[in-house]
Amino acid sequence: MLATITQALPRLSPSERRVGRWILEHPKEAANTTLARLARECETSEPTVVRFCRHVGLAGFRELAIRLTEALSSPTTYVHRDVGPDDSTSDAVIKVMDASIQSLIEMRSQLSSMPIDETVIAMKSARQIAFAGLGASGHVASDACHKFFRLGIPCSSLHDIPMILQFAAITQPDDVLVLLSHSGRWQDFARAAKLAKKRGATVVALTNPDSGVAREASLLFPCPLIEDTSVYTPMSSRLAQLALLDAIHVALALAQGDAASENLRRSKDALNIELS
Amino acid sequence: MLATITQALPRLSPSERRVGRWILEHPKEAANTTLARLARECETSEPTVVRFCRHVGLAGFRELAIRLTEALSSPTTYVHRDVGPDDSTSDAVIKVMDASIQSLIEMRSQLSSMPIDETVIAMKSARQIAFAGLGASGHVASDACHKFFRLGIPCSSLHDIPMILQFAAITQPDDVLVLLSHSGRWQDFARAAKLAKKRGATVVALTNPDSGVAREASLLFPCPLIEDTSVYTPMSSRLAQLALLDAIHVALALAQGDAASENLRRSKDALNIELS
DNA sequence: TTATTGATGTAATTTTACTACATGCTGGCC
DNA sequence: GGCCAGCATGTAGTAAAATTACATCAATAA
Repeated sequence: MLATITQALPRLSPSERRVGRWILEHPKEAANTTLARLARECETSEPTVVRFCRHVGLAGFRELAIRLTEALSSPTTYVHRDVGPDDSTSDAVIKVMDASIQSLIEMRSQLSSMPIDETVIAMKSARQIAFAGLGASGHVASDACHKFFRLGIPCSSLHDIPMILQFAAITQPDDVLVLLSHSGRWQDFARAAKLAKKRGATVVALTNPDSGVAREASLLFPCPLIEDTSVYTPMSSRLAQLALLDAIHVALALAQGDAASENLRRSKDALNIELS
Repeated sequence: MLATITQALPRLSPSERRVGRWILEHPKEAANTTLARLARECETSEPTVVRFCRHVGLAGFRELAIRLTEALSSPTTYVHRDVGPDDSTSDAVIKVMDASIQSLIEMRSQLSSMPIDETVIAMKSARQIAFAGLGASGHVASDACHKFFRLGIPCSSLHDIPMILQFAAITQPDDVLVLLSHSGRWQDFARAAKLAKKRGATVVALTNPDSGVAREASLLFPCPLIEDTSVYTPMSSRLAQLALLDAIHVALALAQGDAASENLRRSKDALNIELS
C-alpha cells in the first residue's frame, strides 16, 4: 500500500501530493485518523483527500484506513531473540513465547524428514515401550509414558542411568526404547542404545543429531540443539520434543484404528466420572 | 482478536453471542462491513453490536473493524483443525503440530492480560512454591518444580489430592501454591485453593477461566479449555501451560537479578562437568 | 484578452456510529 | 400470585464523519 502511494506520488497534483507525503511520514497516525483531521494536517480540504484516495486506486477514505492498518500490522514473525537482563518483564515473556513458537514452527517444517511411519510400525506391535530421560527430559519421558499407555501398550519411564542400562540389558526384539536427551552427549545413553539395539530392540532417539546417542539409534528424530548463549534461554526445545511425541502418539492412535479410539474413549470416560 | 472473541462468547448475552459467532464465521466480511449491515445480518439492532464491541474490550465498532483487518492480514496459517480417522499419517502429524503452534500463538496474544508481575512479586519473596497437578498436569507440575528450584527457591510438586489438601492446610502467608488443571473442575482443587488463601498464601491458577478453581484463585492465568470434539485432540493446552511457566520463570529470574543468573549458571555448570 | 480546463475549496447531503431512553422480559421476594 | 429490581433489547434521535455537488480560482491556449 505504502509502495503504491510512493509510486503514485509524482503524477498527483500538489495538494494531493502533500496528502500522500504526510501519510508516508506518519502512516501510524494516518491509519486511524479522521478525514477532517487529515485534511487539516495537510492544510487542504476534505474532498482533496478523498480525491487522493481515488487517484491511488481506492474507493474512498474508508478503504484507505483499512489498507493502512493492514500494511502496518507487521507480518508477525516469531523470531528468536535472546532475553537480556535489561528487558522489561513484558518484553521478556513475549520473547520466551516467541522462542517457543519458533522452535515448534521449525519442528513442523522438518516433520516430513522424520521417521514417523517407521516409529509407528515399531510401536504398534511393541511388547512394551520405555521412555528414558534425565533431568528436564525425564519429565518429558513421564509425560509420554502417561500418554502412550492409554493406547493399551505397556509403557514405562526411566529416569536414571542405572535403570536405563538395566532396561537395555533385558530388552527383547519387539521392545521399543525411546531416548530423550537435549544434548545427546551422555555417554551412558549411547551405551544403552548400543546394547538395546544389539539385543534386537528398536531404539528411537529424540536428540541432537550431532551426538553419540544419535549415531547409535535405529530411528532418529533430529532435534537441533539451541546453543545457550544466555542463561535465560528457555527450554523451548523441550516443548518441541513434547509436541513431537504428541504427533507420534496421534499417528500411532490412527494406525491402531478402532482399538485406539476405544481405549482413549474409555480412559477419558473414567476421568469424566470422577470430575463434575 | 478472534481468540478474544471466542473466549468472551460464553459470558455474553444471547444476541451479542449471535454477533460474535457471525463474526467468527465470516471474519472477512465483518472486517469491512457497516454497523447497520452487521446488525441486520445477525438479526439484532445496532446498539447491541456496539455493546458487543464494548464487552470484548474495544472502544466501539470502528475499532472492531481495525482489529479485524489487523488479525486477518497476519497470516494465521496454523489454524486448529481436528484430526479424524481418515487422515493420513503425515496429515495428522501436521495438524497436531499446527494445533500446538496455534495454542501458543493465542497464549502469546493474551500475555498482556495475565498477572505475571503480581505472580513474580509473590514468588520472589516466597518461602516456598508448590506446584500441584493431577494426571497430565502432574508432569507439568514436576517440570515447573524442576525449573523453579534452580532459582534457589524451595519448591515441591504435588501429584495427588491428599497431598495437595495437606499442603494447603499447612501453608503460611508467604507460600505460593500453583494449581495446574486442564478443566479446573476438580472440586478438591477449589477446596485446596480456598483453604490456602484463607491461611494467607498466594494461590496461582493456570486453568480454565470458567471453573471453580479459577474463582478461588488469588491470581488467575486463564487457559481456555479446548472442547474435545475428537478423541485424537492433542494436549496442546498443556504445551501452552508449559510455555507460560517458562515465561514466568524467566520473568522471575529477571526480577531476582544477579542472584538468579548466579544460581542458573551454577546449576548449568554442575551439569557440564558430568557431560562432555 | 477571453475561453477552457483542471485544481481546489465551500457547503450541502448522506451515511455512519453512537447515545439516551423506552419497552419487555426474567427471576427473586413478599 | 403479585410486585419489583435488574437485565437484555430495541427505537429514535444526535453528532460526527464521509461523500458529493457545485462554485471559485488559476493557468494555459486561442
